[in-house]
Amino acid sequence: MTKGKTPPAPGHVNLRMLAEHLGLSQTTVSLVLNNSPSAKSIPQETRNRVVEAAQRLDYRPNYFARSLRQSRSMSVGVLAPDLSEGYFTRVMGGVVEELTAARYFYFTACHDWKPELIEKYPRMLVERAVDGFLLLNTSVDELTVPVPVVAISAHCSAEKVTNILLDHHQAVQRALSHLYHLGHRRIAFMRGPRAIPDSEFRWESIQQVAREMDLKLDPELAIRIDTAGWSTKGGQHPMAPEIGYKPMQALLEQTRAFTAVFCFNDISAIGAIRALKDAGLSVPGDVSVVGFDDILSAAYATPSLTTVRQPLAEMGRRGAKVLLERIADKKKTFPTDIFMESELIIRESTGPAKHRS
Amino acid sequence: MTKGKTPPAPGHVNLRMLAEHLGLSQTTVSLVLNNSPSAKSIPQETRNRVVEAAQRLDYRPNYFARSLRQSRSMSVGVLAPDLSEGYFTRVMGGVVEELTAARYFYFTACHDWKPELIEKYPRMLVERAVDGFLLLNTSVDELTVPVPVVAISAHCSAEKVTNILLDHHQAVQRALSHLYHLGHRRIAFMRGPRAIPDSEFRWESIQQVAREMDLKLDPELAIRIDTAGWSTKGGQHPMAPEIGYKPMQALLEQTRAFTAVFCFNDISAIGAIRALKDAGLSVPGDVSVVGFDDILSAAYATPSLTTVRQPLAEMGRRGAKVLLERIADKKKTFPTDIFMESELIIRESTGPAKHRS
DNA sequence: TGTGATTGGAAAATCGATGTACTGACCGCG
DNA sequence: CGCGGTCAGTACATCGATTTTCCAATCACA
Repeated sequence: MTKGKTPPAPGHVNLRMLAEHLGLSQTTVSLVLNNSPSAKSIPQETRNRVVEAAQRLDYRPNYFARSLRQSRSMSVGVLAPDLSEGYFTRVMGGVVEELTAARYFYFTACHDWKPELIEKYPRMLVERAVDGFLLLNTSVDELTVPVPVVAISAHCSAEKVTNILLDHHQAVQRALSHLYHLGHRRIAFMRGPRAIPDSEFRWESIQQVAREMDLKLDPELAIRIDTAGWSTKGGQHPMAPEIGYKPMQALLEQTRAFTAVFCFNDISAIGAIRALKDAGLSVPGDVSVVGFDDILSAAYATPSLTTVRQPLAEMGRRGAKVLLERIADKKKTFPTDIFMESELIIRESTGPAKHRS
Repeated sequence: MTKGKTPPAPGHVNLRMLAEHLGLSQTTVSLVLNNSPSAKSIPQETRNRVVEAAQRLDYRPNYFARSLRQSRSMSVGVLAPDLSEGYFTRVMGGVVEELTAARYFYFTACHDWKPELIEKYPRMLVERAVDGFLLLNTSVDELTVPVPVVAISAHCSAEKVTNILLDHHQAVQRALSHLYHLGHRRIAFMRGPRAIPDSEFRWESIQQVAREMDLKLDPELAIRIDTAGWSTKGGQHPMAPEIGYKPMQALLEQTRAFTAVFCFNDISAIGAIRALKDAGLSVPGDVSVVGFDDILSAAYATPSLTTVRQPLAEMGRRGAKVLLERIADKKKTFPTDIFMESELIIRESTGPAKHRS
């Protein structure tokens, strides 16, 4: 049916065939269909004929030929750690909205935190002539690509890069003062994996805010999610609740002298809650738990999760929008950093600090 | 830096430049670099020179030019309802593995269950010359695309389509006999949304297995997830636990005369558990809950979820593999349906049926 | 009756890689 | 000496759309 055997029938109508059919030159047809300014001398009647014929014969310009000529692909590359539950999904919701509106598609590449893939994928995508890059949650020291880049939740100091960042200071402040007002003074902190750029931003903000609030940070209560050696491929997913379960379990073996824990994200918070319960502690009775992100299941966890909501979709939208603008106008200057505000969602997992006996 | 202004410097080395640099013709260089059989008369020494120079000058064939010539894009289109937590993510894990190994990339298009998008996206992707389609969870009546298609968790009767399907009969049998052996006789069923192809397969299997097991299906206990009017864009996600919360809540207002519920998926099971708890019932004390899929958080829900594990990654891998084979050899015949086996994961959310007073 | 602008359109040169169909040169052999 | 056969490569025609340059009429105006 769609074999494309003989030259006269390449499975589809091309410009030459359309032009022949109309008794016009390819030039004219192309000019009309692209509404090119240099076609202003072409009378309306001819235009109509062309457009009508194109429609009737279902003419579709060949994507490769067009892209070859114009050297742009109408697609961008998205570089992300993984297709993680929670983060990727939400950000991409916003990204897709913006890209689709501009008739752009995107290639996704998951580097799984492997340095060699973080090297390789950008190159491969450049070969596919993407018009720009979107970096999710991924820091790249020196990304030498010939196209614009927007980094979401990461920081690239390179030129031609716009960073979309959460205002971590404000986010942490909201979370900690919530706990503070509930009477919590001994708070455990779960730091994110080293690979994730936000881990460091967050931790710095925590230290700073703690100073400002005159809250003591006990190093013993600072635990860290360690995903070293984990891999999506191996069946074990780096973003399973287990990432929070293990460190919390380890902490509980050391000490129970804390009344709250501020987790790196909701997934790990769910794991942490599980660990607390398994250790015979009640949430929020004995320990209050604060998550981060506000993933969809946060509201349906037991207990439902108090968490800092990142405007992930909005960050995606904004990032995609800036990227498209950068693509459209390569010389204009763009802001280096764009900060987004978070929101504290208070649910069941936090409560008044238990007066310790 | 990478401006690409003057003809002699289009930002990158192309075949002509490379050939000139070598004092050879483009033909020769191309033949050597592609290891073409018609280059067998070219001496090893010349080959070495070519390869070395290509490497040194960092020559990369232009993707569009090459694709235009060979009319294949080395990319496939993935059509999915959404980037849902749980399903999409897991399947794509397997898909990506297979595609990457074959140097393929993919475009993702989310149709959000909108019929017009299910129409439009395949066309748009065909225009982008994808070499094949992967349909996730999406039924398309008459997909008239000129390339091979593989449908995962859906059924397309069209020619040129291979379906990757879960063996629902076996899956349901495992789940129901587990409940049956625990003494459950009055079991509620949560049917999936109409839009999802699996909903119907599953329900038919349930009816059949129930007959085989001599288990009565009370129509009053068959509830349905209704996502009509929901949309990712509106901020409300069709795959939030809420989809399970609401129908369960509604059921509980009608009757409590059941000791177990078999949910359509884990997300809705988590919502259902929440509804049961909110109604003062304990899980699994009063009601046992069985989910479906085994998403990552299933093990960390409270209580952890007994569920039917779909081999989602494996289904993705298998689907991608078949698609690539179909692309490579368009004339060979391929199986129409491939069935995959599930596994019952028993956790805390199921227990012995309570002897009803 | 030129002169110059406008109208309506076409020829041909890209974009860059691929690969078929050739062309010389040289060698061996009868 | 002449014929076929390797060797080592090259010229050139694709793939299909875009776009610059050009051309021939026609019309307005002086």
